[in-house]
Amino acid sequence: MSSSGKDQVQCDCNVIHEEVVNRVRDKMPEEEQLYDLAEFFKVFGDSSRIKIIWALFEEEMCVCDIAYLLNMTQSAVSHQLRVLKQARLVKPRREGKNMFYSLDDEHIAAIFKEGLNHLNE
Amino acid sequence: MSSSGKDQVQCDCNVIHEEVVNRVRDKMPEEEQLYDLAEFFKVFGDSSRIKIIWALFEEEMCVCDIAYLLNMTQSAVSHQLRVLKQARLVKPRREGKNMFYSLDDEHIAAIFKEGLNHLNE
DNA sequence: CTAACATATGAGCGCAGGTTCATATGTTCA
DNA sequence: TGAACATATGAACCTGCGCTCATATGTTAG
Repeated sequence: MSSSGKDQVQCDCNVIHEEVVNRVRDKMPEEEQLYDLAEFFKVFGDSSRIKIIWALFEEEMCVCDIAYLLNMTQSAVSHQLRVLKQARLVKPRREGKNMFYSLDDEHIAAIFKEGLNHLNE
Repeated sequence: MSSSGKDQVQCDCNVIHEEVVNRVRDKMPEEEQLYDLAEFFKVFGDSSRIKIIWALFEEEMCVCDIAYLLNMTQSAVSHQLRVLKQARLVKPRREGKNMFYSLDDEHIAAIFKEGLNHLNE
């Protein structure tokens, strides 16, 4: 939080490789941005959310249909949709008593594709 | 595990939207593949690992230099490198007493780029 | 071989997060 | 307005996981 790691030496390498470390440090993005990036990917790190997203790839669905499709509780689906909504990945649309959710991001497909490419190598 | 969710109706929507649900179900990938995808993204869902990966974008580094750069314990770095190695994202190279790690995947940059694009919208 | 260094690994701790349960909020219809 | 339906939400429980600590493994120099 306060320190950038420059103040403590753990072994002799740090002295030997000081130039390398400093060069890398200068090119690192802001701490906050890397944290946000991790938070973003954390959303994809749960199979329930992955399934919900994949279902919405096809078309928008209401909460209880998602629950029915994925064999989940309505409450669990609603909780996960909340997470996805906060990450600005899905958006809701009310139609009578139902809430229909659809994808709200064009990067997801590209990210999933790269992920699958990695897994299928 | 056994059920596909087809055997339980949670509300009237399921009957009304049965065609939609069935169509989406047919297009969903294997359960296992979606699980693996979540496991893969879970690796990116930690800021320590994100930082390590980003550092290795620049050039290969040895364990204690990474620890020094990121202000982490050698043990913590080693544990995280193990996770990254098991996900086939980094590969080790021994040079004397040091282990140098480098990125072992060409998809990471694309995935990070899309993630940042999403965050900066 | 031994000492010093660099890294890996297992056990244990503490916290974050996903699910369930109960209940609140919101909507439609009679 | 009240009842039934659809969704949202808060609390509690429990598991997973990232860290620390101690120690094992591996490498080099003398």
